[in-house]
Amino acid sequence: MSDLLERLRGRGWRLTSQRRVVAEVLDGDHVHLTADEVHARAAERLPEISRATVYNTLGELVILGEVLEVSTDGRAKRYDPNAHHPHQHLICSGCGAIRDVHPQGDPIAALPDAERFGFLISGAEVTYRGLCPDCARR
Amino acid sequence: MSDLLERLRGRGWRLTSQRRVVAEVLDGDHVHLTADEVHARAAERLPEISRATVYNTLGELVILGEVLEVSTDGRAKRYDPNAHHPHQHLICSGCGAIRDVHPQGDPIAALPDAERFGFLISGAEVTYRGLCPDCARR
DNA sequence: ATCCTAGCTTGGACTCTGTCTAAGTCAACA
DNA sequence: TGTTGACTTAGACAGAGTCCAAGCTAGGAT
Repeated sequence: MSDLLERLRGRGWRLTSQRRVVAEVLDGDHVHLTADEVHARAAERLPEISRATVYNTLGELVILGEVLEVSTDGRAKRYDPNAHHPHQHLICSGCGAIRDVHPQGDPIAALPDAERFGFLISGAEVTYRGLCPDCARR
Repeated sequence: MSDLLERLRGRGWRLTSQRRVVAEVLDGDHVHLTADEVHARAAERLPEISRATVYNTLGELVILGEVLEVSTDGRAKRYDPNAHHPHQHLICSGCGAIRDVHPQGDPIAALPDAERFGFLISGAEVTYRGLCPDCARR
């Protein structure tokens, strides 16, 4: 994680305690937290941190390419710190659990030129949906 | 469209003027409207229709599998009446325009067993992102 | 043809995410 | 150590969607 903080400082980031805490929260496990969850965990270490700062910091991390934003559905966006290893997501329709997955092949290559309508394509996200073992059992 | 209304009636749907109007709006062109846009168009024909009813009806159509919900990103969900022809979406990062696209191959087949974590997989959505010709020019 | 009633609709209040703003604070350079 | 512009804060605000109690109505029952 100090890697991340170093990288950010190298890019002119002012290193405040708030930003450090947010970065540390995301560095934890390989989770997919919502902004509010990040705020809650950050507040355990820095009780006076504000929601606005968490949103600002997450937005900056996304722009810097250090964190990915995952829009699961109508709910809150989730933030994925695993930004340097390309992957897709598998989401449980029952409980909302998310796992990183690595399908074979490149989805962009699967889109014929005739289907691109002149767009300059920059990326493709694949979202697999299904029931996790726990939810399937019920 | 009367097809759709017939199918719905066959499933025990009570056919009200509100539901008919919402279904007709979606049947129009092959568009991807937001709930508010559906409401606006429905209100042209049935001025007293409420937002709540539009949301209810759209939700029911989604559950019945007659309409797809497209969660683009942080914005409002869009409703896609083209539910009976499998396809994916290409979204312009600039203006939000959406096109239906048909990539080759089956994304589900691209996910190895070892990457399924015991999930019962029910579907996969692919979202291509890029700039449409208009936005790329600017 | 009319009656009944479960199911549908309504408007408005409410919730949830996320953004904005003005005022105060502070990291980092000089 | 002082300065300054970038950062943070609380709270107001906004957009999308949900919920609820009260009233209405489609369509089967009579």
